[in-house]
Amino acid sequence: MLQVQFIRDNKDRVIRGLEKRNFGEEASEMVEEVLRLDEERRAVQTKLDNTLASSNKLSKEIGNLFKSGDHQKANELKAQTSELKLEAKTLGDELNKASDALTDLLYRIPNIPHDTVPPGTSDEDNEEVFRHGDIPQLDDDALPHWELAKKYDLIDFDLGSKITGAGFPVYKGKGARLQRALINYFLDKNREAGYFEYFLPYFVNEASGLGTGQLPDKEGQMYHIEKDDLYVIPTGEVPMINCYRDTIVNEDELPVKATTHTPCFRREAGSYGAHVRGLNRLHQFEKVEIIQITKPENSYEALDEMITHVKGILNELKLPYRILQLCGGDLGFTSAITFDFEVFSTAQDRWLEISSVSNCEDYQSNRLKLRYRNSDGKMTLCHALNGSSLAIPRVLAGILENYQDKDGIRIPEVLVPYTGFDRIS
RNA sequence: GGAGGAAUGGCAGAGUGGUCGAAUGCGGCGGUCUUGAAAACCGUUGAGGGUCACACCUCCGGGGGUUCGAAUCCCUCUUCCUCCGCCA
Repeated sequence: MLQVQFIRDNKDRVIRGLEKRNFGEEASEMVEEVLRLDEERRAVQTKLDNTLASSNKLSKEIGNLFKSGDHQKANELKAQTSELKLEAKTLGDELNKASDALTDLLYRIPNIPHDTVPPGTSDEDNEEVFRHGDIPQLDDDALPHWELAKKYDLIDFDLGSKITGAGFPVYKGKGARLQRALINYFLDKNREAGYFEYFLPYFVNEASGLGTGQLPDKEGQMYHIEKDDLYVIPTGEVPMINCYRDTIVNEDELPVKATTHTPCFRREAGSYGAHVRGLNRLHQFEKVEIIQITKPENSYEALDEMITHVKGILNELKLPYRILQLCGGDLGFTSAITFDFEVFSTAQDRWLEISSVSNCEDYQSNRLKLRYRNSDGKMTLCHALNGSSLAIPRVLAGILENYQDKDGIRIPEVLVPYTGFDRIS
């Protein structure tokens, strides 16, 4: 969430930011309400503090009186404290009410978009900023990946439906091995680039969901295990960044660079139609994630580094891709700036999102209480960045479709050491 | 699942009703000494709220309670350790 102090100091900027996210009239209403609640909270806090101060002072006197044996005087003072206690109770309730209301509101205010974020209301308004790779000329009878998966018995969607439900595919034989190869290849690339590898829990508690911003905003998108009150992770980012919740990192540990492979579980309520066919949209899919935690002044450099890193992997895989900068309307809740990578799915004749690299600046860190002490000795919120490197199923789909020929599918050269085969036929 | 024990500052570890935001040691930072470093010695060193700055307030795993007053007593939850059972 945004820092109240920041909103106080940058009221207009916050309102403009929310307007870029198409909040309209609500933008200034929300900001005004934050300022009002904050003022209320501080006023009540001051009153409460004064009451407690009086009460503390009295208690100390009473203690001294008992010690000196003046019980009568002590009992007189005791009588006075009950009134203060009552007052403190009332003020305490008031304070909780005000600060809860403030927190609830702050949770509903998304991050402020970076100045370069283009205006817009939907993914149609995202701006292409980079494109690389040739789109292969395929035969007329080229197949979409779900047909290829069936033809070569790589992925069985029906079997997944039988044992679990739609959106839970079963990978088989060379399909399973190709997926495993991609995971290992991505992890190795990340590790070589300095990312520290984690293997993490797939369930997180409520505090973690709040920390990274899935809660309360996207509650309906996560699977929730009610009996144990645990959430099934929608991305490895959630457990990985939450390793750093309530942490003060040493300045010389920054930047933190970390990577992990996890399955991701998403309810995807409301999805339908051709866009969810095959591997395009799943309830369970594998992803390799990278994060960085940096000093504020270095986070945009880190963002560039992450983008360059993902580009490097796609170049090696020789897949045609483009990079989009997300517009205000399509930007994630916690993100200040996001670049989506899309691979061209030749047989479907459409672009598939395979990575999303974001700088959350200090929005997440504020919820997480992720700080470091800067060189002036001042406690400062870190900046947090995350990106996919990469989402497996759509890369897999891209490989199947782009690398198909008349009687099989070639395996990209860099993957052959990982798959142990160079062709599916 | 059953029986016990424990949770305190970056770490270790004292503290069983007031003078405790908390001894002591280590670590960190600053200084003295030294050509420099080490050692030794001196000083300093938790977080949040609040304030122009102070004052002041909150925090000893989380929540609730008793009391004029709680790190300390009670209830509850969580986590960790030991033993038993079960188990990949």
